[in-house]
Amino acid sequence: MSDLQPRAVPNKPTLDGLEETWDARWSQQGTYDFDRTATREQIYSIDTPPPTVSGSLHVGHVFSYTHTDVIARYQRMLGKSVYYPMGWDDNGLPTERRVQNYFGIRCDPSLPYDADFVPPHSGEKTVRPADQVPVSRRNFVELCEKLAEEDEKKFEELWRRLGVSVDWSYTYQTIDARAQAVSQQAFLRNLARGEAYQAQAPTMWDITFRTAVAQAELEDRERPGAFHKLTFKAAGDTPIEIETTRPELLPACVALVAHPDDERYQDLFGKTVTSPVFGVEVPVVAHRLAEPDKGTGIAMICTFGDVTDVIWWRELDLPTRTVLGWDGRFIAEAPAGLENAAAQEAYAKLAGKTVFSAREAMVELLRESGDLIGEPEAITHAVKFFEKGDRPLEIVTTRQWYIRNSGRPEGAPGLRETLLERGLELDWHPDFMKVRYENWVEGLNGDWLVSRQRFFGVPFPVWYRLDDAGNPQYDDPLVPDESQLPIDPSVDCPAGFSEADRGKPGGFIGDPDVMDTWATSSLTPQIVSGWIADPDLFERVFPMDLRPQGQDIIRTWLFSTLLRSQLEHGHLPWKHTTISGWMLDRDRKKMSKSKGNVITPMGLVKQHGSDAVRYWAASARLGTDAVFEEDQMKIGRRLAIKILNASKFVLQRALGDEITPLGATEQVADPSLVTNPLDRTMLAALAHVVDEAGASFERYDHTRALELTESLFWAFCDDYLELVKDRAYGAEGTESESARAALVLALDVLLRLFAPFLPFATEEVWSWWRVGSIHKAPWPTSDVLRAAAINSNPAVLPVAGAALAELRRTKSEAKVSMRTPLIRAELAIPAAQLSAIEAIASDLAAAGHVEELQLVAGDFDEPAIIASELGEPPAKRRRD
RNA sequence: GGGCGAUUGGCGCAGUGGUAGCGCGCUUCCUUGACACGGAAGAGGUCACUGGUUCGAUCCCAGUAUCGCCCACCA
Repeated sequence: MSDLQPRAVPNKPTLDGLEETWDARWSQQGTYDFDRTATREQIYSIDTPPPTVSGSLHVGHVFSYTHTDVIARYQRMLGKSVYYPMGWDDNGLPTERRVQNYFGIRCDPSLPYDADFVPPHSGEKTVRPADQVPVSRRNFVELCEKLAEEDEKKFEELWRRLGVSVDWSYTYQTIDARAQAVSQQAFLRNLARGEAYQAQAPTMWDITFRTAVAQAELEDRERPGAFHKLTFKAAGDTPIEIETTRPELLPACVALVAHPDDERYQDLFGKTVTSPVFGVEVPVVAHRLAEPDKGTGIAMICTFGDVTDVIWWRELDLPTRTVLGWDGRFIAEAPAGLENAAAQEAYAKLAGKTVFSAREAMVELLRESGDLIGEPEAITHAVKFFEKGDRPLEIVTTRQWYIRNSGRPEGAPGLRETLLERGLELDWHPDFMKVRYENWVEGLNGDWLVSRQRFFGVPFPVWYRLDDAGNPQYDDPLVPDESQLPIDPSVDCPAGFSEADRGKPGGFIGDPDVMDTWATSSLTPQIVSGWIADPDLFERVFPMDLRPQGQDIIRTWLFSTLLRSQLEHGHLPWKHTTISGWMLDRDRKKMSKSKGNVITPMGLVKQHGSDAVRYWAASARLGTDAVFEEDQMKIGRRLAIKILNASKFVLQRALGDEITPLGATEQVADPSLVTNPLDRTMLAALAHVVDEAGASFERYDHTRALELTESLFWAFCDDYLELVKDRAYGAEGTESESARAALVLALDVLLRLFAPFLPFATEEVWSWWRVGSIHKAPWPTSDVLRAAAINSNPAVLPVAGAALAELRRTKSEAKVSMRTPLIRAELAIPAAQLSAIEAIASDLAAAGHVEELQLVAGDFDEPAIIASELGEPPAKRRRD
């Protein structure tokens, strides 16, 4: 249909089907296309969170993406060219794990690529590791990409249906070539500046995934454990009792430790004691972190049982006795120091065992030797887990890549202070969320471990020379030229070498590791902004305006993005950040897949309609947890339907049955026609809402804007429309002209105020009488309304509404229809408002079907009915 | 152990230094030229507790309790 053809308001407006209709039309008309010729000041750019595509679609997604979309739509109506791209996080462990189950495969990097490989099956099911078919890294990555692509389609379908106004020609994946190139480039620059470095060090290690994990990915879980009391022997066979929850680490014991001030152990400091079963001599040392009131006050230091062990080991310069391998099992060889026969024999009983069975075996050994005192005492204690893992982390010494993050301040002087300052510069919505960032930065105790021993991820773009004995020269990595990126060091060769040199003495090897998923995600602003690849775009959109994200990833995504931007550019990556709260179910539990309380968003959207679901999401304030409420969606739906019906009334009355569409900025009515005091009052109230809603949006308080608009809209429908109906139906005449002008002026503004929240219903109504999309129409200003509302008395509308309610109450209490005439009614009106109400008495009488209305001054704050006389109820009429 | 947030009618939430608001639900009623995917009227709260500041506190301050979350070197 051409834009300028005459149109009619539908007889029976409906919300059904609006999503498909308008998504298609917006897409076809490029309504949300980003205009990249706009200058930086005319652009609003959003660093959209890339959803994890291997994760399930979740109501929480709908919730937070709606918040951002509401902001995007507001900014677009302000005239900004909104840069609203969409990314997909398909990088890393979640995808890998899902692919293993989905296709029944696992990655074995030693295998060659098989171009004709067909996975054993496709579909959701859990496959035991033993039944997974091993495939090459390249096959594995190809299947990861294939599955991610399917998942992305489902997300896009939901976002479109929900009316998320992204420009779909700007998308990225966290594993695509661009993201890889940016990740590698940023890493190489970190390396060149000394911000990235390698170290061989004890590392938190997940034995299931066989990879290192970072501080930010740790979480504590309460687990059952047991205190085992055992005895070491001091000189003269004096028993020294210690308590431990990890008896199996006894062969890894390198010292005992007590607090330097602990009276009980003063004599032992500097001396040695002998371990039970293994008979190994270890020193007794003093350290402030040993707590006198824990256990017996003296503890075993093992390499490594927990993070404190690492601190002691490092600060006290103790030797290393490694017992745990990368697979979480005890290694075959007893560690150095256990050379005596008894130790060898005992260790042999642990070798090859998992931590769990080694613990049982160790307890048995201690029982036999008589060094276990009493029975183990069951306790519950916090144990560190990888947030995505389900077995406790171990600490294993490995070579890893790190990026300085101020966790070791001596390696990056001033960085921590700078990061804290940046945190203060950022505009947080809500503000109190910034405290979480500050706590995190202040609590950092190690640099960022970015390497992962996995397959599906961005490889480290470095190679190592092999010396004549075939040993890698880690200290002097070979790097590619930036123009070659992205590279895969397991496929590509460094300059001056050929594939034949790979793995040969005198040749080279590629770094086998991939980057932590956050090492890529921390660069989303650079990835979407075209850093390096598209300097023109970068200039226009970076630093970006907004980073919306969840509160749970402040320490990871927000922090790491801010860090990378600081290291690379020396300033913030964005001006604002909006933090969404949790999605809770009715029992106040966080909704999550594992709890089985997840509701599929597409089902909701189809059942209630997108505007309804958006309304529910938009009524929750940023940073505040929201309870999942389907009732709230019903209210949203009712509001959207109300908008259709009220608009139908206004347009038919004001513009007639055949409408010549008006331009988006065209004057919809002559403000000077508005002469009636009630009409002026209503427009004045609306003008106030326009100002307040705009101010609320500027504060990123979209909820307030919605509340104000909604509340006025209901008063508009319930009271104002009823009061002016008679005049709106009237023939020619200034009173009728005034009503019609006011109605259409109000509708024009109300629709635009609702447009960010209810894009479908408002666009539908807009299409009945306007040219173009409401979503490209200007955000309303109050000046036209104020011009029309001159000399208005703000009290008129509420008092008139209250007076109308009194008339209705008379009928309601008499249990008669509202159409029943009142032959006579006498209303007491607050004296101050009397003259104002007298001026609109005819509207009041008409709306209340009062034949003889008398208004008198009363002493109450509210209008009150003094006397009334009901007429005969009207004859019932059949609906057709 | 440290920190952040919350505590308002049955439920979900606003709000303000001066007689408590909204929606749902509930009760009663009404098919009226926008709307039964509707409408009207009504009942329902000593604003967690204890102190303090103030002429006056639901609001400001201090403390307590409960809930949620984050952080912490948890033998």
